[in-house]
Amino acid sequence: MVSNTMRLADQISEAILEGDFPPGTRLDESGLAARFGLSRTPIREALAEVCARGLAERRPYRGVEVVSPDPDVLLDRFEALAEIEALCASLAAGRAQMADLLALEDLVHRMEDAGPDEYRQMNFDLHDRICRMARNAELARVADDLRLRLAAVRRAQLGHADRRQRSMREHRALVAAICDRDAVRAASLMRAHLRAGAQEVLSMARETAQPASSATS
Amino acid sequence: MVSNTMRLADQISEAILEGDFPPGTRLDESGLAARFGLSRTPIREALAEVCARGLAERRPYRGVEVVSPDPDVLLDRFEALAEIEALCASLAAGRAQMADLLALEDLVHRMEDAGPDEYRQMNFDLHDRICRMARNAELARVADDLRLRLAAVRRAQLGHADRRQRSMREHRALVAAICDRDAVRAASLMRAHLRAGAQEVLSMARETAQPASSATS
DNA sequence: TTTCCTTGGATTGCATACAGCCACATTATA
DNA sequence: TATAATGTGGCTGTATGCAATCCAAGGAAA
Repeated sequence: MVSNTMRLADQISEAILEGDFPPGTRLDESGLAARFGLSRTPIREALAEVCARGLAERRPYRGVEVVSPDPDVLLDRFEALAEIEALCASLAAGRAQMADLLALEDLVHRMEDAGPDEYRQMNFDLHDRICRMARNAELARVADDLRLRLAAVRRAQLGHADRRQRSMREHRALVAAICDRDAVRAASLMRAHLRAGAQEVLSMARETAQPASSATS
Repeated sequence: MVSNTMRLADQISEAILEGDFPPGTRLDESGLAARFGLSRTPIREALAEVCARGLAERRPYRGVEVVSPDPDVLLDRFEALAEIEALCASLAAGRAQMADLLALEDLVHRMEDAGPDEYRQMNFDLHDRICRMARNAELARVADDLRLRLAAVRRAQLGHADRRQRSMREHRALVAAICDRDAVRAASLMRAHLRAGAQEVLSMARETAQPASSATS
């Protein structure tokens, strides 16, 4: 049911997100073909999919290049995700079924004592679950798309115990608002939660980037 | 700057939207290759792009098929677009610059006496402009993506003088709200405007589809 | 008559070969 | 020495051939 091209695209995407191909890297077809033991043709198709996902860009006759995160684009992307997830939270508060709410509360509870990797997965699951509770497959898809496009910079965020403490408080408040069917509070909390996370990521990215730049562009 | 594959994908996409390839049509590579005077390879890449745009789907070893509009998916899609454009309108009310507002008012004014084709283009331009006035490239991109995915069913909507009258009233009120910097009113009006349009499209689609269906699924 | 298997045709998926374009290096000139 | 012209290597874009897979038609068995 899932094509070979998609599997290949997943592997290449994962390699990009894992930092195996840093931003700006040229993904030459021959090299990847050798690496995967295939010919250029399936690699080419997988690269097209990777480009469609926004993780790389193809310049005609110049190959595909892993995208460099432009701060302006990242800012817009974080804001867009925050607003859309806030919208989903708002809708979820009105539409979620009882079983969903119980599962959500259970998940937040289990997140308390989870290892870093587990926590990361559970955090993703929490947000995805809320988006799906809005009962709108398109909004969930859009949110998922934005999350993928932000995944590369978000990977650097992990760890940070104090951030996690704060994040958990926000999660609890957010889930409580949804369970109370309070749409506007849920939206507001979700927006604030994601804005805080974005702030964190961007400030980290800023200090790990060039410390002193006087670029004119 | 724009690749050959993209141009091909545009042509095929346009053919789909124009009704040249009705939903369910199998787009076989050899046929299209002959039609465009090319080999299968570039056609294949263009079809991958068309699939990425959501206009068709590829089933492994079974070719690509023009997607049939599932009513549930369409409903979600219209709602998602309405909510996201409402969000854009809300942001636009707060962020638009003076020149934007003047251009918007001018556009609405010029729409009064425009031919059907012009009106269609101007309507698209109006919504796109408002989304870009939100000063968030990602939200504009997402809205544009949803509009493309809805384009096929929306094409059938054109004409309908009464709908246009009503639509114009809504446009004027919406633009006025944005110019007044009234974010909540702008969002509310945009949401209502798109919901009305969606209602129109879906009811039309429903009556042109099978009139009496007793499908169990 | 119905069901299952087989088999043929057609189409997709992949490999390989060739053509076109770009980037870098070398060389010639001011 | 700096700059412009040019040639070369390597990569991408396209064409074509072959293998793998699916679908439908036809025949055999119950």
